[in-house]
Amino acid sequence: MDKMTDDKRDTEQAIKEAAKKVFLVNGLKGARMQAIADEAGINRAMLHYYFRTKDKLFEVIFADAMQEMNQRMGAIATSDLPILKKIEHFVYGYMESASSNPEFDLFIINEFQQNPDYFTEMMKTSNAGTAMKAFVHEIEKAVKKKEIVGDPHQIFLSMISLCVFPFAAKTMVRTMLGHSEKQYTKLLDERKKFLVQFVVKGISP
Amino acid sequence: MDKMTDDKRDTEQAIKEAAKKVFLVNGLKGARMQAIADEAGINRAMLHYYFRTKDKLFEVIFADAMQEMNQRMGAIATSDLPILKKIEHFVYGYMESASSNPEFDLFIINEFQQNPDYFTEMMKTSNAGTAMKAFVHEIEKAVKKKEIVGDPHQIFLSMISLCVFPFAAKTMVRTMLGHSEKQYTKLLDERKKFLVQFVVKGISP
DNA sequence: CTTTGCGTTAACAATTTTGTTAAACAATGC
DNA sequence: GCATTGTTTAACAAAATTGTTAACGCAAAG
Repeated sequence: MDKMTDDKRDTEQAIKEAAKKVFLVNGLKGARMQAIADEAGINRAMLHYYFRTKDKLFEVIFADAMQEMNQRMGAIATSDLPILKKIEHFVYGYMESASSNPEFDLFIINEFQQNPDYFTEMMKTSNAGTAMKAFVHEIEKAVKKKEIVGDPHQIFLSMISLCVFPFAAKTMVRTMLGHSEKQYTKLLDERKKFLVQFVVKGISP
Repeated sequence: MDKMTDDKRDTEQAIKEAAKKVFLVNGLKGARMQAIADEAGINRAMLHYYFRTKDKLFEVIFADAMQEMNQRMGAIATSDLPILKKIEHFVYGYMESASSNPEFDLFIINEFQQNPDYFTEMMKTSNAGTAMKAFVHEIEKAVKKKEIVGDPHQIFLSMISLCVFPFAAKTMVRTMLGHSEKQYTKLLDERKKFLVQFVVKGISP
C-alpha cells in the first residue's frame, strides 16, 4: 500500500527541515514542539506520529548535524600538501562551509557542553576525530622540521578559534562592531584571505 | 524592624549565588527554579518571595553579569601604552579574568543571540562599549602609522576570537584534544604567552 | 461501492514547571 | 508572656508543554 508514500516523504522531510531550523536556534531544551509544527505548517500531533517524542526527533536532527560536522572537519584531511597550504585549505574550506549554515557552530558548542559523553565517543569513531588528530600530527611534524614555530596544540586551537568564533558569536560580534548583516557577511568573506596571512605570519619561524 | 536583616541578607545572597551558577550553565530557558532552590538549600517558594518571578531573578543576575563584562572589557581601556603593549595587556587581563569564571563567556554569547536588542543599547551606554571602540580606534591609528598591518576590524575580531573561544567552547576543545581538566587548564595558562607572540607576529609589518 | 489502511485533525490527558497562599515559625519590642 | 512582623514551609493552583486517542478523510484495492 504505497498509497501516500509521496505525501509521507514530503511531510517527514518538512518536519525534519523545520526541526533543524528550530533546534539549531534554540537547542533541545529551548525548542518548542509547537514552533516546529508551525514552521512545518502542520499539526503538532504529526510530530509525534512521525517521530514519537521530542527527544527522538532531536536525535535524528542531531545525527544529521554530526554528519555535517564530519564533512566540515573532513576538509582538514585532504591530500599531501605542504603544511601552509593545508592550513589555507582548511581555513577556506571551513569558512565557506560555515557561511552556508551559520547557526550550526554555536549549536554544536552548546550541545557539547550539555552532553560531553556523546562526543567523547564520537571523537574515537568518526572520521572527523581521526582527521583532526592527523592534522595536529602534521603540525607537530612541521614544528619539528622547523617549518613553523609554536606549540602544536596552541596553533591548532588558534585556527579553530579564528574560524569558528566569528560564526558562533556572530550576533555579539556584529553588535560590538556596530555592523549590519550585510557588512558582517562581507567581513566574514574577506576574513578567509586575512586569516591565512595572519596565521602563516604568526607561526612562521 | 531590622529583625532578621542578617538572615535575610544571607538567604538573598545564597539565592543570588545559586541562581548565578544555574543560569550561567543552563541559560534562562534551560534553568529550573527547583535547581536554583536546591543549589541554595532552600524552598522554591523563597525564590518567589525574594525575587517575585524567574524573569525578575534572571534580570538581577544578568545585570551583575553585565557588570562583570564591563570590568573585563575595561581591561582594554588602560593608559597610553604603545599598541603592542596594549594588546599584551588585554590578552593577559582577559584570559586571567576568564579563568576565574569560565562559564561566563558562553553564557554571554547565548544571551546575546537570544536578546540582541538589550545589548545594542548597552553598547551605546556602558563603558565596555566605549572602551572597545577606543581600542579599535587605537588599532586603526597604529595601522595608519604602519606600526602594524591588517584590517583593524579583522585584527580586533581575531583577538577576541583567540581569547574568548577557548573558554566558550571549553568542553568541545577539551574533547577534541583529548585533554583532562588539568591539562586544559595548563594549556590555557600557557596560552597567554603564546597568544601575545602569535598575534604580534601576525600583525607585524 | 465498499473496504482497508495510512495520514491527518482536534480534542483531551499527563507531565512539567512556574507561581500563590494560608498557616506555622521565630525573634523582637512591649 | 504576648502581640507584631518578617521569614519559612508545605500544600495548592495555574500555566505551559508534551504526549495520546478517537474519529475523520481520502486514496487505492478488491
